[in-house]
Amino acid sequence: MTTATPAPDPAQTLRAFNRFYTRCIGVPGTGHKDSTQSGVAGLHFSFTEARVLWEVAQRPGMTAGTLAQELQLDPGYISRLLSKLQQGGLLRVQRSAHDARQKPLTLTAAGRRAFGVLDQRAQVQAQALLAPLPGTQQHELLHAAQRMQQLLSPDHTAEPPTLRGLQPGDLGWVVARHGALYAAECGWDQRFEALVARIAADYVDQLEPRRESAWIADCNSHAVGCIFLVQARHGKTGAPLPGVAQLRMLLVEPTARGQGIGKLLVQACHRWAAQAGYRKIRLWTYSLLLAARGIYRAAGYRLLCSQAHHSFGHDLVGEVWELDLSAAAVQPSKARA
Amino acid sequence: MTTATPAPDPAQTLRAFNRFYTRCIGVPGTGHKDSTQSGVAGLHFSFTEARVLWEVAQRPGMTAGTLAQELQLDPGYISRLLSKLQQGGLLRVQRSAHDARQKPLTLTAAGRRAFGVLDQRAQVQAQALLAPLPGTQQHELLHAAQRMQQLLSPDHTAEPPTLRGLQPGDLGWVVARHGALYAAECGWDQRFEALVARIAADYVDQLEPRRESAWIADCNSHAVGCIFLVQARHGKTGAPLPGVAQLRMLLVEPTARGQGIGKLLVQACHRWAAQAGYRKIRLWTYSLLLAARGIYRAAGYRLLCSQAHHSFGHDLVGEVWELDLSAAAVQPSKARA
DNA sequence: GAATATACTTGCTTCAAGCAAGTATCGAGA
DNA sequence: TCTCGATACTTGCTTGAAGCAAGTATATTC
Repeated sequence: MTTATPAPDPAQTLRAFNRFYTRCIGVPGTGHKDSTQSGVAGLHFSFTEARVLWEVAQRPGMTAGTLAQELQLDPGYISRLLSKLQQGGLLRVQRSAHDARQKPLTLTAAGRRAFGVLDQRAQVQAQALLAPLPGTQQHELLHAAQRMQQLLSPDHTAEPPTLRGLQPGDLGWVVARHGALYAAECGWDQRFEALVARIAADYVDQLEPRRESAWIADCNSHAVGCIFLVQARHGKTGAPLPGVAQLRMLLVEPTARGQGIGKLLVQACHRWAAQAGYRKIRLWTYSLLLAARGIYRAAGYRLLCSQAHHSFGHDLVGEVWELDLSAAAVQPSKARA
Repeated sequence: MTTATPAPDPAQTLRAFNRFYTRCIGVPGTGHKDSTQSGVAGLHFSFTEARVLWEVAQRPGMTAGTLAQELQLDPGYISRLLSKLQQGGLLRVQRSAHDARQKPLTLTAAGRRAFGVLDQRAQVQAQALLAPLPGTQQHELLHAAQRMQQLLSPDHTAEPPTLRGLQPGDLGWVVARHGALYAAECGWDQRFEALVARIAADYVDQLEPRRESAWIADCNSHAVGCIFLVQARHGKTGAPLPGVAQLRMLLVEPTARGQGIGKLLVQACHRWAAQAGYRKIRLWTYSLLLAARGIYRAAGYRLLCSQAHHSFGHDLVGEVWELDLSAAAVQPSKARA
């Protein structure tokens, strides 16, 4: 039942891409008898020789053993390959000072030149792939490639998020992600997205830059979270409540959760709010948003009051939380207790 | 001088991705002595044999020649390979009826089974790549892959865009793209993005589904454009103007321009507006948006009036255009004249 | 100081894959 | 119809990439 939809198998999709892409970049073993003849000195390299040159160029001082391991080739074969390159005058083989068994490898000037030619050729090939695309699409392509690389890197969670101010498109991003996520996670309808859009519009139109600000959390120049800090206003009259700030639109992408990004955003707000002279921070949330609640509670907020609502097609319980900034400053580690 | 900027060379970035990705998927010739032994009957295939099986499985009835061409291999080698597979009972070699030189190839049942095993293995490998990622990131990965594939396909402009209604996140997308594009193209500031957010919010909150609607243009399930059709209202009072509709927030992504998507969106509006009983359609635009102007003029709109403004940090000339729907229906090809 | 492990080398072998010279068949012209 | 060139595949020979295994020199350990 769950997988009976006509949606294509993800693995199939990926394999289709793999086939397509290997064709695109002309991976050897997928056609292309690349005799890789270097115009320089009539030398010609096999694909593996070129890889060896590449590796040594990247990490001079490499030893034969690591090379074999890196390229997953037989040490004997590597040995022969290296002596051939050495005889060709491309490679310098020294004797390691502290272990005479090892022989660190470096390229000679001729080797670097040969590598340069190969590198140049690869460069041209990559450019040929990009060239037919207009600039914006080139960027899209690179962006997609980098995203794939990032996702497939085993340590892609380790990259530290950074905070920045609003840039063009961010306001809409905030609206879009609120709309999409709360629709997916809570089933809230379009009216919620519209509400966020209105809050975002109000933020800009009523902005008092010295008392109000917003932050986007970026991971690899990709937005993954946001928070807004505005002056709290009276519910009916809209009159500012002096000394009281309001947190709004805290959001962290599901893919980026569990990295403390929410906490980071809230803390940035607190620091800024304290500097801007606020005494208290208030916020409005819903009882079912447990993750947000955890962040607020850990940051020292206390529940002021709650109220049942019917909004966005659901019965909800709205909550007002408040933080006393002076108290929080005195006891920053209270949450741990 | 020209490349002295610290910005990374696009081709370099792409090459880094290529190296990374070929490692990921374990392309042969990049390591991996895949002896590819099939558990079935102890047979083991070389990589090329597997490719041959794959090709024949994909296109039964293929001949040796096309195979050699497809895989870029020597016909002689292919010939030997095929007879080996035939002797292994995996391949059936017939004689073409109309040309006795050609020998169409098909897999035997055993061949299909062997192919199935190989296929299964590739499938498992692709799944292994996806498995460590949580669901949302899997989608991101596939999305990025498909985008790359689409961009690199030589005919990627040919895919027809489709229109659909609003889904969660679309409202924000409309805001974000307006904000980002007009900032980039015209230098308009945040207030424009806020204005769009407010219009979007108003659209939802005042929505009369029988008289108002919105469309998103999709290309490969990727939004590339939008348009909103609402009831026209009196500037000051906000009272509806009976029989008059208003086009709002027409946008086409720069990467998708020149494919008639704007025209498609406007036409969809016109059809829908006619059915909804509108007599006229009005819209508000700026004189410097030449592309939009072209679309409107071609669709039969006429400039009603224009007015100088200072908005979003720039001096602008706002324009009101109007289309008489009944006239347009009679003379749909008027724009050509 | 002997035994074992490491880092590389060398001899032998396999097999993927190309080249070139066949053989069978087809199509076009005398 | 027969011939000649082209096409589709086959076969013989060769190259070269790359593995296995045995060997040598150096390091490390007991």
